[in-house]
Amino acid sequence: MPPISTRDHLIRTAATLFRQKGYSGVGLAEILAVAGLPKGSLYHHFPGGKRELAEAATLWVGKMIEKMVDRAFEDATDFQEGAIRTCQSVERLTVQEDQVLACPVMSMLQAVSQEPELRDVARTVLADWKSCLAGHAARLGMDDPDLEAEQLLVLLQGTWILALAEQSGAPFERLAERLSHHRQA
Amino acid sequence: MPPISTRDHLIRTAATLFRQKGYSGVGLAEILAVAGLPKGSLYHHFPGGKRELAEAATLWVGKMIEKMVDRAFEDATDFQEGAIRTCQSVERLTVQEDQVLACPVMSMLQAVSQEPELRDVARTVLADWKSCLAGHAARLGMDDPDLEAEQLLVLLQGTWILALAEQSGAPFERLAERLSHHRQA
Amino acid sequence: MPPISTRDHLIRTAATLFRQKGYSGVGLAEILAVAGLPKGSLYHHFPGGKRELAEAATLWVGKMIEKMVDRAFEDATDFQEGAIRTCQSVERLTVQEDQVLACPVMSMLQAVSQEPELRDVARTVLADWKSCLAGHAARLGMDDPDLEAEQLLVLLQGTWILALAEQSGAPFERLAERLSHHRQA
Amino acid sequence: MPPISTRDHLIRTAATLFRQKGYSGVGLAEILAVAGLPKGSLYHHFPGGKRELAEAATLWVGKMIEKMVDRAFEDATDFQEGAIRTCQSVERLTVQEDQVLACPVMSMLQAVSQEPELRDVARTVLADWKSCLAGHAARLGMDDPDLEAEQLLVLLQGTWILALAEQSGAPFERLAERLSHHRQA
DNA sequence: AATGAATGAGCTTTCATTCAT
DNA sequence: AATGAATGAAAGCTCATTCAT
Repeated sequence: MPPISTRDHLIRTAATLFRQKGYSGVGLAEILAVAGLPKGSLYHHFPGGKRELAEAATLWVGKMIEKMVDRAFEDATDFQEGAIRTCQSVERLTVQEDQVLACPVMSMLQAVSQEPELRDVARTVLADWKSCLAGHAARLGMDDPDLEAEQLLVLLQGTWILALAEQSGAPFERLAERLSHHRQA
Repeated sequence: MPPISTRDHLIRTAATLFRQKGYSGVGLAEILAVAGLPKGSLYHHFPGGKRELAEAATLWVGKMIEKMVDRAFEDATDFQEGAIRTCQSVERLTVQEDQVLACPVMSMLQAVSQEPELRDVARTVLADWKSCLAGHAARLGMDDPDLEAEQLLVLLQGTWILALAEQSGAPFERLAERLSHHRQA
Repeated sequence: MPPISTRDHLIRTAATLFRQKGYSGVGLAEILAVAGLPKGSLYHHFPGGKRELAEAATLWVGKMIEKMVDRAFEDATDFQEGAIRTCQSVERLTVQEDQVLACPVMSMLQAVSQEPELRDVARTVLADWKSCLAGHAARLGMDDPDLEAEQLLVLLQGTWILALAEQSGAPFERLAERLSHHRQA
Repeated sequence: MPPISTRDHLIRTAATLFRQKGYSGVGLAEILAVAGLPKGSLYHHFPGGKRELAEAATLWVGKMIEKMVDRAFEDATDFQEGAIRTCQSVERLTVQEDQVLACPVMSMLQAVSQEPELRDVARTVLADWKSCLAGHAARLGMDDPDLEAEQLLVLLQGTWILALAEQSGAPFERLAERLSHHRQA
């Protein structure tokens, strides 16, 4: 495995910081400092500057979560089981040692008024997640896969906000529990 | 009805701008310019500066939405009916002529890393909404009012994010429809 | 006489620096440092930033030179005498202790590709100078005042460039001498 | 005729850009981009960096104009005729399709405070032009060739500035006309 | 209570240059 | 000879806040 490139290093560092503080709340100086890179090294890899970096970071997290959803649904025997596992995975990925990271989509949506292109990235990531979920719903025999996908997406996003406010994974656990009751019923 | 005070004018202007652009995305100069107030006039009404203004603005929108929820549940004969009406009201309040405003709680949560006190306001508003919903759920005979309240809150918040990404009220309408089906079932 | 305002102080400092180093060759930090003003104090007086400051500085020097031309022509009995005195005045004003300052119009013209509005200021100043000279030419009985004005303007500008290259007022003195011979002829 | 070398290509591209935007107004990145050359390829041809490139570009334009002057005087029967033709040639060379290029000497003079060596190039080019003009003046029987040369140089430089401000070749045409009247008189 | 000026830290971005390959 | 990456200083500008009046 090759050592991660400067570009990837920047993307990962930025991704976390944007989720912690929002797009406008993070300065490039901070990103570079956390990444341990010198000030001038950003515009070689991201000529579009902060916006291009944010786009790359958001897409990167988006793909990461999408893979995680695929893994959660891998061995599921029905959609509800996959939904519960997804919920648990999102919690695991989101609740870090001492803080809860926001959904990257949410962070970008707040910055749209300053960088209109960021809305497209947010939309792309949401659409990818939805079609990923819809695929699993279809495969597992749900009547209306798109409806199921959107419903789960909404639940996860809403729960994410509660988790952010409470600074705890508990809302995700409560959602998982509600989904379990639903399944048994 | 007396003309609204300078203080209230500031609060309302700031509330909309923070929901449009996020806490870090709006400068005090912009708020004062939009409000048509002179540069130095903020710190008389809000000695705590930007943070205190944001707190007041968030609480003000929080209360406004809470009253709106009460009105939505006023004549409801069951919780689902109130939920559907709430959903429609949030859509009406959020989808402006040419844009969709974010939930004020979401805007504040993104700024917490810079202004830790803002998390308390976000938590307060969420708690108020939840207990308001739980009150209606209890009054309308639901088994577990708190669970119903959290569930609806999660659905609304998640839908809000989809509406923000799509820049349309359609997600709220789809949620209302899903809630209707649920009710009939 | 009141002490010069911060705004005027900035204008005078900037005017000299722009003539020394050109528009792109001077930084705002340098202007403020030379003026002894703190970094943030510029945008109150010049919300348009560097460009607005350059415009004000250019117009200020333009007016100063125009007054000087009027003084040079005040007691002149014919146009050639006024022209010679103007030439001497421009030299006196341009050749400082240890350097020759450029014509402010020339400094702005080089920056037009970056700040297109600066061309208008340059044109305005040139037009003012020309009509000022034409007025004196008409008053002193020249046949074609506009032609005389443009001819003198061209001679002064061209001489200015030679003086700049030589770092000396000698080209102005040679021009004055040529104008004298012309007069006697 | 061999294809122009990379070095010459750089010189020509830089010459035009410096005349358009001034020395400080052009970045090396822009020069290389316009020339279609890779980022690192400049310091092989010009170890002295931007300054050395500017020197070469200025000298190159200087020589080009000098040859043009020689051509203008080639078949002239008196100095005034050559002067008029020179004036027309400078106009043709300076007024491009959609813009007027500055005299390279003027562009360099504005950068002297940052790169003192550039004054020498400006002086060299001016001296070459002057002795070129003086040679023709002597050959064509003028009494004081140096005086005639400087006078014409001054007129051309001054006219150049007016043309730059007006963004038109008209000042050159008016100069040519004035020179014609002079000749007939 | 009200206000225009002032303030310096911070912002994103561009700069000319150097270096390893 | 050639080149993409790296580099940190400096660019113009905005920031939330303080102050004198």
